[in-house]
Amino acid sequence: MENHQGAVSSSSGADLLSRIALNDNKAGMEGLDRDKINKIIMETSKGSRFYENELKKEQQVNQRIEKMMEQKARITEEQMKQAHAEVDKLTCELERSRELSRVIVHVDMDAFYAAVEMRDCPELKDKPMAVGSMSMLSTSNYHARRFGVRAAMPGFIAKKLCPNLVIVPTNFDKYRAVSAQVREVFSEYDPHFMPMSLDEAYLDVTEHLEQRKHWPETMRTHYICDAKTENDAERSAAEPEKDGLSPVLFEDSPSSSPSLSGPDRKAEVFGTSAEEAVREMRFRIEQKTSLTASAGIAPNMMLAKVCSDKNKPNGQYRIPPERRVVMEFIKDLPVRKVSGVGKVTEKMLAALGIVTCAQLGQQMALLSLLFSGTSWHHFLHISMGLGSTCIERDSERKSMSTERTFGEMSDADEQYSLCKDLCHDLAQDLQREGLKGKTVTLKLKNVKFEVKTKAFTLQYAVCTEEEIFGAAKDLLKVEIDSVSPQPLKLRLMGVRVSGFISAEDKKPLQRSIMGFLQKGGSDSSSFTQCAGSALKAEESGDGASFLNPQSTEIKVPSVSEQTPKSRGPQQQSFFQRAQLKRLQQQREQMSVIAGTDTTNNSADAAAAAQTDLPTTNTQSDTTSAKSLSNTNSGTDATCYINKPAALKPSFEISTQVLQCLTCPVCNTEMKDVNLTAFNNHIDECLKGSAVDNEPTDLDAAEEQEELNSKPPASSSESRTLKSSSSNEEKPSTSIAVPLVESDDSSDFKTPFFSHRTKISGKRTVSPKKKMPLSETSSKASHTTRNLEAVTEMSSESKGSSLTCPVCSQPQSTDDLALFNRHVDMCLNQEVLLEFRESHPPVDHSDAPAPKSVKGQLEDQGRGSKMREKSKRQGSSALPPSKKIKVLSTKQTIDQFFKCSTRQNV
DNA sequence: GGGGGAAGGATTC
DNA sequence: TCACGGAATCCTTCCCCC
Repeated sequence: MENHQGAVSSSSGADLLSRIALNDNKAGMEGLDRDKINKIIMETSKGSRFYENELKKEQQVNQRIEKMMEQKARITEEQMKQAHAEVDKLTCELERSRELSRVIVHVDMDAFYAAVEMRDCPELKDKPMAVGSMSMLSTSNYHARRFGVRAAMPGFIAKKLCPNLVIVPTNFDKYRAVSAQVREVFSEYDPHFMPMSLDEAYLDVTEHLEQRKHWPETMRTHYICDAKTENDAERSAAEPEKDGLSPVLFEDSPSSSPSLSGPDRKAEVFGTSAEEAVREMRFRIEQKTSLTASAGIAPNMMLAKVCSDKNKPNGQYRIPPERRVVMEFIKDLPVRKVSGVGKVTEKMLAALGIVTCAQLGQQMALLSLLFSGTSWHHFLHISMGLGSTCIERDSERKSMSTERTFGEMSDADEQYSLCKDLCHDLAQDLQREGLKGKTVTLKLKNVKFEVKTKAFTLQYAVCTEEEIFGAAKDLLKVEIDSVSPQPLKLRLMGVRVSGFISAEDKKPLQRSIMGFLQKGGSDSSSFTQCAGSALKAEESGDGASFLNPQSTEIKVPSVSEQTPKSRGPQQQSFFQRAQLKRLQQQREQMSVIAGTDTTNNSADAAAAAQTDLPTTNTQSDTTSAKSLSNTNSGTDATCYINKPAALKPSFEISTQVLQCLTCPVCNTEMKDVNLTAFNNHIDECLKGSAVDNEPTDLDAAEEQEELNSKPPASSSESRTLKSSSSNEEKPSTSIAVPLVESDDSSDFKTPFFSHRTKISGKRTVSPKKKMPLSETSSKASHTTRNLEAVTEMSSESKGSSLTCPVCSQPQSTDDLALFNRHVDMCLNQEVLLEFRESHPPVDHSDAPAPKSVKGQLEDQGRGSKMREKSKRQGSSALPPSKKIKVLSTKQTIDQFFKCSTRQNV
């Protein structure tokens, strides 16, 4: 689509109002009487709230510029010298890696919406027309542009500029249909083309051109008319003079080139060059849709985009893959022409005397001192004519939102009702794409056009209306309360969900509690396999209480619910890969027993792993919420045993195997134990009754020694324990229970709602559930002894470069697997110590009720300035002593990561 | 000083 | 006559916390 904002000519004489004045940086708008047009725009806008707000924003930009100039004045020669050196160095590096081998094409349909409407309604052809409404236009035809009417202009202003303007309402279904036709053509030149909107796309035609070289002429011959769209008969009748060519817009269409005249004008032969291929593409688009497109051909996306605008409408431009030509092209190019440089950046650069890309390059040292690294690196790329040469395919969506503008709305009930409607719409959209996100953002625009956004990050991903509304309504309430007793006067409300789990589970995350408790997770992946928090109380109805106050059940996120689309092996989440790996291992294990060959079964395993995953719908969420799953390789499960029914088939196999397991609490190894017994043992240990199994220092030493003597691979074997057992197994009472602090437990509706808990974001500690002092100290000393045992062993080390980030003791080994295992053990001890201190044997029915967003916000003293208060949420969620403990555990992991990086784990 | 969440801004179509 | 959108992404700034 077209660029809505743009440069305001300095000759407009309206510097202060550059935000409002006409942006004529657009095809078809050259040579207009800007002063006259701007006068009309100003007269129409002046005094409105919109105008006042724009004025305010303008002043803010001016202040930014002032600050920047002050900063510039303080720059010393020495700083400039250093900056020059840095810029030169980076310039050399970038120059060395300059890529000129790709042929990137940017195709942009000309005045797309307007062109479609004119095509379908030929009487509009000779009239100034625009698509949109009285409040906003999406685009305009070239007749209208002569009056200064353009996209992103309110219809009522456009009418002032051009009283005869015909405004046609948008019809997105139609545009989508046409867009699909255009994309069919694109796909023949690059099957992986990257659509940017309905009317534009990037293509990498490098491969196509290679193949094209060998194509016979017949494959490069295309015919006019007959193969056109079904509607052409009607359209041709309406426009006989065009003889089937583009009926509405432009004279110099690709199909009206001289080669088409004469007796052979029904056929067109295209050459093998990039220009010819793109001309052919445009020709075919026109034949198929009766619409014209413009295109840019260049070695990278940034240049291709600029080029497509060069000969608009209905033209194309190519920058050949030569550095000299690129630099020549860039030299006089206004920075504002480059995608990503908007009106604010343009103005700031202009204040520094920078208008063209060449000037940008000349001032790079200065820019590096005045702008952020990201910004000036971007500037440097622009000034060198560099851009992306790799068209990113299938990039994942990061957020989804819906918003609505309306007349002034002051009634709170109405506002809540609207909020609910928005949540409903958004939930439908999310569910349609199988997305769930953890952050809910409420966007509000008041009648003064001031925009506010309020966000809340939940502990788990949501997608239902009730869940989203549960958060959004509380955010709304905070805003309503903040202006009370005055009404909150709104003109826009929007709701957004972001932080989709699919994106998150790719990141290395900290371990969950269960991760800590699993003995043996000592390979490097054990520290990176934990993903997304899992705890969730079941949702309530209608958002009245955000989360079910009674529920303390735990939700384990499924893999498929996190991934909007199916993934190839490389795109699988850790969960999927781990599960697949385990499945394969188990199959191999079983095949050894059964004497079968499983070596060719990886595809089956993959399919099984995929199909066995829980599904994306809410139903399955409930299922998984009701079972305490351990199927995520201990990554997130908060109970050691049990699994959702959906996963049963994959893991049936492992339930038959008795295993050699080690208690994560007392470190006792239990041979040939079934999992029920093992779980019971752990429960006893946690309750402190399994004193018989309490390891002595000697035990710990033996354990350590054993570890040292074991090959690293063995560690993974012991971890298969978590994928076994059956549904009848009683969920263990203790570890699975989220620990929640509450000063007023009656007020809590969910325990999993704090901002800054650090262990998988779900662990806070209840000060009200403390052990009797004696017991606490006893348990503490127990744990301390264990820790000491580990530490003692560690401290014997000499000459190792590894130091445990938990106990700070140097380790005797350089084997990273063993080192990891030691850290795991230390972490286990630490978590257990904390757990025992804070958590006596738990009665589930007694668990503090979850708390609503509002409750938390209010509790944390949010009244006037929510932002400030929201930032204290983490600190208010825990008493200092507890919080430090939890955070320190996270810190050790962070330290470990740093350490791991250094050690190339 | 760095990580990370929240809020706001810039930019695009 | 009144009257300036919707969706998405990325970046910056602020601030808390370690």
